[in-house]
Amino acid sequence: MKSNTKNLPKCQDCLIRSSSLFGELETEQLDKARSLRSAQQTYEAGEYLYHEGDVSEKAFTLYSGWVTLFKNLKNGDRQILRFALPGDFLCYKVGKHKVIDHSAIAASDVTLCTFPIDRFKQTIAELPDLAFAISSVTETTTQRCHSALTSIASHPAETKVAFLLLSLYVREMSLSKGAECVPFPITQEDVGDALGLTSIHVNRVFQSLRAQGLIECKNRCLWVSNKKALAKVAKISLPELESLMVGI
Amino acid sequence: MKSNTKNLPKCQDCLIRSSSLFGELETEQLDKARSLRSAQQTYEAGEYLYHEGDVSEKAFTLYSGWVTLFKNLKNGDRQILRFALPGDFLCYKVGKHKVIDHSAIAASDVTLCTFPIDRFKQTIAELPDLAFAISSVTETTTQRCHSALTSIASHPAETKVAFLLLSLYVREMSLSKGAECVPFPITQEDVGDALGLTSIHVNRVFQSLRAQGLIECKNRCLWVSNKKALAKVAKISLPELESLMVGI
DNA sequence: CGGGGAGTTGAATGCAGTCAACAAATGTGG
DNA sequence: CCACATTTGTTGACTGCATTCAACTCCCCG
Repeated sequence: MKSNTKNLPKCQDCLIRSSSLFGELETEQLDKARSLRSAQQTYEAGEYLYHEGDVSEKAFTLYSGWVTLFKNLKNGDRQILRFALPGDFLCYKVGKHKVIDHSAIAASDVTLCTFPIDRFKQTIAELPDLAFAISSVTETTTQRCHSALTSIASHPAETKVAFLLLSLYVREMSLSKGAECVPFPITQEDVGDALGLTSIHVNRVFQSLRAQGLIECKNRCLWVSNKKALAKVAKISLPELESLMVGI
Repeated sequence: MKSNTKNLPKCQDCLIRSSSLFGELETEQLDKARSLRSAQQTYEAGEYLYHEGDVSEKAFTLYSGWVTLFKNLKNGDRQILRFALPGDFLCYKVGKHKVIDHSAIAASDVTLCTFPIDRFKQTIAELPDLAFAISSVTETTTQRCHSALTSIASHPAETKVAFLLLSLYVREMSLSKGAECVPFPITQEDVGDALGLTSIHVNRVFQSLRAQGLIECKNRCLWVSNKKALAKVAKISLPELESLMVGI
């Protein structure tokens, strides 16, 4: 991990601000909020950002790259809770019990903006809108968690895989508009760990989706030529999907 | 639904306050916070509190009874997201997109304290601690969602059912200490809808758990004589389980 | 007493897991 | 730049858990 505390890039010019916590604030409020940030950090793929059981002292806005959030299970498996994408707000915890319930690993090389959590206390007193911005971002995360839960509980593996791929594709696409494919730095085993499937079965589903011409996935990139067709397999309507992307 | 706006019981004396949103506040702060509440409402079992797609205008603290939160699926099934128990804070949503992503039905007769959401804006400006109280409660909910996700994704049905029953039992027990059984107003089909299993298979698992002497379930009540043994089947340690109960 | 919801049982089907081996891609050091 | 090691992806055969369908019982409530 490398940390940079000097000459931090300005939030005003930030390319991903509209999809991040500070995207919820008016530009004139950024002056008060930007002092929250203490550093910009980079992690290499595979590095831990934090561990399950840690006491949270810093929150992060993911600036670039993907982060995998997961819990370790008794039997040695791990359950991936979600993949964080640029704009995501991680590890904010202010309750009395600030022990983090999951771990986070950089799925690719990542850059983060870092916020010491204790600074939020005072800033929120001066800038109540920040509290609502945090609530808003949290609500989106919860909504995604609900979708994940719903998708995982529903039975056919093809549906689950299609839903996950489509969600990630749409979110990435909204960040890098115009590109014909999106970065996809995770493995089939990761997909399995996220959906409660074996990597072997994920592989078979990938092949089936590929055979149907719905996805192409190589060189750590994902192509989806026909979103509507994939949405049909994922058993979700496109408007419904978009509503998951709003807010952040 | 019946609504009572006069002579509301005092928050100071509330029996479930310690496990609710206001349990996060100091008693001297309750004076400022109590004006948030507009009414106490009762719903009969089966009544909707709100529907997926509604715009949220009121938040609720569940005072007594259980509420089922769920999403309707394309194929007519429904996915239960969680069962809300007394003390739970429901339907708070302040983001720009205030459309609720799930529906809520009273699982039993319930009593709720009702809070018009627009009142929060001003109160938080005067009482920043309220913002942290809300965050704290939200964090607990998210943590439970993570546990649910993890439990549902892990494979054997017996584990999932045991985990759900144990969680509900422990939470209810912490509310009604001393009792030898807890209210259990939901059906086996509800359990199935929560875990992504058929009611038939849930039934078989119930029988197996009963045969092992781990649970007893009749007259809308649940007995768990040996928490530790059930926790073993649920593949969770008791300390781990308790940590899910903290905060609210 | 009759009806409907909830729970129970059995048999047959099928989706996804397991095990084992191999192929392809990626990364590392000599 | 090649040789080797490791990770990731692919294939096949076999097993088993959970679903499906259908019938039946129990119990509560009007």
